[in-house]
Amino acid sequence: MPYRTTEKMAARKDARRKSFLKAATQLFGAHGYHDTTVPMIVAKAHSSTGSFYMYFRNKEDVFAAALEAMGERILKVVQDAHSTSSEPLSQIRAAVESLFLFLAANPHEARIMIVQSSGLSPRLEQVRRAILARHVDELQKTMHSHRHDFTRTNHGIAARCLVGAVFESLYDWLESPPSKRPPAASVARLVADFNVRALS
Amino acid sequence: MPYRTTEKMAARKDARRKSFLKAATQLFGAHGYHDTTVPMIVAKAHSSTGSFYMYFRNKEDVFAAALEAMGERILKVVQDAHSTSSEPLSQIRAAVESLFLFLAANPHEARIMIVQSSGLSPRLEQVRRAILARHVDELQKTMHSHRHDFTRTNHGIAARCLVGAVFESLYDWLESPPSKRPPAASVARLVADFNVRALS
Amino acid sequence: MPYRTTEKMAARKDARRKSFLKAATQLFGAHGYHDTTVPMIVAKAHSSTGSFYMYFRNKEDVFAAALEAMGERILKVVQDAHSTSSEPLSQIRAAVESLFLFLAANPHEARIMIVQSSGLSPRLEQVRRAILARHVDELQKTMHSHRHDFTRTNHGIAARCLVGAVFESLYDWLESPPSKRPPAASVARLVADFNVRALS
Amino acid sequence: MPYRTTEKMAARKDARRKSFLKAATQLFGAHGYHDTTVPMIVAKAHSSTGSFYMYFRNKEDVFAAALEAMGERILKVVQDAHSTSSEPLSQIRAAVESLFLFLAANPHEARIMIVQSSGLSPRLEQVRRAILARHVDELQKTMHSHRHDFTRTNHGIAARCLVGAVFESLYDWLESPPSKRPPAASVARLVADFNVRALS
DNA sequence: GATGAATGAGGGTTCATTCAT
DNA sequence: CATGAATGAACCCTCATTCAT
Repeated sequence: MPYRTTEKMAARKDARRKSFLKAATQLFGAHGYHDTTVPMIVAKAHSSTGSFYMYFRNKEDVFAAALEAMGERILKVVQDAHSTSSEPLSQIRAAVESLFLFLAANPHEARIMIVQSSGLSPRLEQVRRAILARHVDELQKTMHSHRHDFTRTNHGIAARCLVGAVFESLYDWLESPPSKRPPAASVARLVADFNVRALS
Repeated sequence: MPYRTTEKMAARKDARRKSFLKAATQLFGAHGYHDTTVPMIVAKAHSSTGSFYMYFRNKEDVFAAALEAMGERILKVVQDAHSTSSEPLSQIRAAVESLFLFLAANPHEARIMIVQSSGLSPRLEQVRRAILARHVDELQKTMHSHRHDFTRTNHGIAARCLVGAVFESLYDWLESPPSKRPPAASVARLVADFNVRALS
Repeated sequence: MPYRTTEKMAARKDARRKSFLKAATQLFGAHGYHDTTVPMIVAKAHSSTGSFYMYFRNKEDVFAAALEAMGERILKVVQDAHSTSSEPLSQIRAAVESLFLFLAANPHEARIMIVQSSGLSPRLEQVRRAILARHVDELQKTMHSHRHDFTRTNHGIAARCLVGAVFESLYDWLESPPSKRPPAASVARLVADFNVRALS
Repeated sequence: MPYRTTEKMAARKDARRKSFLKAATQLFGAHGYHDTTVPMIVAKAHSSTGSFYMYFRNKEDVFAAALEAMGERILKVVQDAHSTSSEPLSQIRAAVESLFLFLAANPHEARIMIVQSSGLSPRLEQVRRAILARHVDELQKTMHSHRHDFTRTNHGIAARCLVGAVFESLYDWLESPPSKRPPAASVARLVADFNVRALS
């Protein structure tokens, strides 16, 4: 009699896991990897240490999961923006602007992706690389299928530069006191300008 | 037997401090801030914990000092490159290429600057900001004094994008296995191309 | 639909309990008390934590049960051997040899009895004592009823020495790499020799 | 100027280490390996956790050190007793009696040696084996050099039986309530009788 | 000035046990 | 009856920093 209610339980489990992820994302985003402790995450998720370790193998594991979740989200954002146009440069412009705006609107997630994900363990480095690689691939594909529109440059390196440009300008924007910085939308446009120019 | 504070002693002090800084730079570059311990630095510098705390207020302090030292060095590298030409775009191209090549040749320092310096304490964040700000200022000055040569864009943001592009592509290059990556010089040129194009 | 407590169910219960005991014996024998976890036992018995606690009050309880079960078995082995002869020294020789051989053939059980059962909780210590006491009693009875055949020694202490001699030599044999140790049968004989000599 | 007073400091260090060892021995002897915690040892030694880990790599390490120290002591006791006679059987009798009496007088150490040292980590098992091996070797040497005095038996196994007999009878004696047990000296003699008889 | 032994708060993690389903 | 998710106390251990020598 292997008990019933598997649906309900599965839903609960999923909810619990998500609640840990959410708490972890906020804390990692706000304090960084090393200054966020498992007890802090547990407290914010209104759960217990033991429970935490049922859902994640260890602290590194939550971070990786948060990073991956966020990777999925920004990939989707970028792809959606991409498909609003059929003209390659417009596609890239839209993608860059959306990425910037999305991250500006979700600063915790942004900080995890941009500031916290480097220099940690090899495994986390690997997760970061995988996320970036997907963006770089997308870009390369776009550039390659319209290759006459683009400078004859190494597309891989160009893509990497673009990502760096977006992240660094976003980082600067996030660090600036909200009262003194221009609206995200206008910065996003300028950043898109920069990159589109570099590619054409 | 009251000593006089001889020059010799002052020189010794300075040498000791430098030896700490060198050890710290290598270790921070190789293992990151959190995985480098004060005992590790002390051992590599052939000194003692007590001595360490005579030269630096705490661990954060060495990191800041190492970061600043490195900031000075790359600023000098960039300025030297800058002055080899009088034509603004050539200046910027030279600066970007030199920066890339210098950091590629000094991976420990590069890693400190690029990967390790974000997401730590506010104070370190501040040091990083200060270093970048000087580069951004230089760039802005160049662009401003030849403003008819440049796109009518926000020079601050362009400069930030440029820095991000250099760092991210360098990061990628540093992470790639040495056997599989193109020579630093050719990547440096492509990165310079990207940024020069973006600015013109 | 009120169930009746059928025989089938009772049999099931018993089977389940035995399956826990078997799993526990193997694991305790292989890893020791502290390095065996309840989840491990539960997994090996293809059951669940909750079920486990229906059959045993706690972890110590399974260990005690396993120890007792094993105590019964070796007592039987020893008694059977004992009854193959009517001559006291032969009885004891047979008992020692059988005990050695039985434990050598069941190393998990042997390890539980010999290595794991001391130094744990008072209760487990008590169970071990009870098992040994029965062997000691048997021996004492044999010696007493043929008291003219034995040295005028304290039979209790002699019995204890005998048990210690068997266990320690067995322990040594179990720890030796199987490829380098003599066959169990020949060691068993030597051990029996030693003890028989000591008693005559 | 690599500071003076190295002697005084070294003495202090040694004293501190010994104090940890003493505390650990008592606690391990009284509660066993697993139920003794590092905080307990630290408290009993009037020191601090950090200090503890300056002298021992980990908990297993203190246990091994305590075991080894005790191994040295009992070896010395046995050797001293051994040398009080030149006749092999008397030597062995003296050795067994002294060993029993020494351990009976130092119950904490005895318990570590007898009850606690098995079934723990491979490393500790190894230490225990090494200690026993030295005793077994001594015995074997004695028996071998007077081989005509001894039964034609495997001396290695006989030695192991002897050790087992001593330990198990001692264990039983230690467990018995002090008010109900015979004096150590008389038990020691009976145990010696048993073993000497077994060897002659 | 220089040393390194000493400190102890606080980290990540495990696991016996319970109880809602 | 059976299940396994949830709990949280308690473990071992690290390391930045201090201070007697």
